[in-house]
Amino acid sequence: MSTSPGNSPYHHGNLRQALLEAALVILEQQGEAGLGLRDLARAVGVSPAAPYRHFDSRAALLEALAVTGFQRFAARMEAVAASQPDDPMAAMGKTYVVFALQNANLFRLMFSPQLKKDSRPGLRMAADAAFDTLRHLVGGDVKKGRIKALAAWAKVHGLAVLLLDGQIAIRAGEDTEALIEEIISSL
Amino acid sequence: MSTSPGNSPYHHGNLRQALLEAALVILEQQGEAGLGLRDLARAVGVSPAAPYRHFDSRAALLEALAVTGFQRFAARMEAVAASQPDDPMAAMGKTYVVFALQNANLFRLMFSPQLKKDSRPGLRMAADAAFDTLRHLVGGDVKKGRIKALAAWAKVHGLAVLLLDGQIAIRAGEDTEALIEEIISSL
DNA sequence: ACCTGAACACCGTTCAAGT
DNA sequence: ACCTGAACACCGTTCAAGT
Repeated sequence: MSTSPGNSPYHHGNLRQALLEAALVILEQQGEAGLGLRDLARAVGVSPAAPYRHFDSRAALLEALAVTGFQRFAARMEAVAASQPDDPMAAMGKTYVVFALQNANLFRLMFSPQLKKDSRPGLRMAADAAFDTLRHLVGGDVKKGRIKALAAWAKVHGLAVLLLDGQIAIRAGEDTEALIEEIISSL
Repeated sequence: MSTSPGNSPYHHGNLRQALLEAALVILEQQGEAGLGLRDLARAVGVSPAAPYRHFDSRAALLEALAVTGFQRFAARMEAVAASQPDDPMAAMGKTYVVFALQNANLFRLMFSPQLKKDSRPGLRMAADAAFDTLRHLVGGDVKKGRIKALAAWAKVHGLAVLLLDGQIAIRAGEDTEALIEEIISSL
């Protein structure tokens, strides 16, 4: 198509970025188990060994994807907080759950047991940063606020996870978003 | 040790059971990723192909482990319910979270995205059965009860998951169980 | 500096053969 | 009926070699 320097699609310059983008697509379509390094390399049109110039291992690639996920998540949460909704907790909670449902496999990867945050400071930092907006929201009242904040966070996170797992049954003709709002605003 | 028929440890009769028991140990020690079929076979003293007489695939083995997990979980929940505690919701919630922390990798496996319950009716049934006690608890009031029940479930489940992920920071010298109780009983 | 080609160790799985 | 031994396809990863 084009051979002008600086915008030849792959093989030059931005393979790392190309890998990440292709990986995100494969991840959402096939899930983490379907994201092989060789398949990814093939999808990008590069040799099986090429990704190793940009990622130390498959785990490092997954970590980079999870970090991206936390960044996108953080951007959404900040946007909602900045929009000054009537009920900030409810609005952010809904955004939280909707993000999980819209980016199912990415969200799962962000909390995958395979990516132990204890041994991956980069992931931990990204996760902490992503939850900062949430923490600041209820963190105002420092006294009893912590317990309430943690309880609200747990409720929202648990709702997201149980919905992803298909564990909370949606009844025929039921509006999922309405159910989410009801559960979040309950108590 | 003994060659009397009916109780020779392996190679006869109960290889399936032996595999499951060894797998549970490896799972809790090494995590799901560290649970290879070949390693498992070696641990039990059997050839790499032997497990296939009892499990169709590695996924089927993991599913069987997860089912066991749900059964153990259900047993705990039923025991608490049967003990008629002052505050059933609080007692069961605490049991829920403590089970998750005490059986970390098994609990993670029970909700692993790798074991999609949509395509595994056995797993779905085991999971549904495990949550039955919980459902019956708040299912008494059918009107607005569902939303409240789901909210309580989500809070407890989210707390378990976030604690497992190390996302909820335990402060120095803080009592984890006390924190769990506080969060569960908050509103 | 970045990528290729070929190799290595390893894994899940299959299958003919043993007992 | 249950297990072994050997093989197959495949994967993550490494490394010398190319450009």
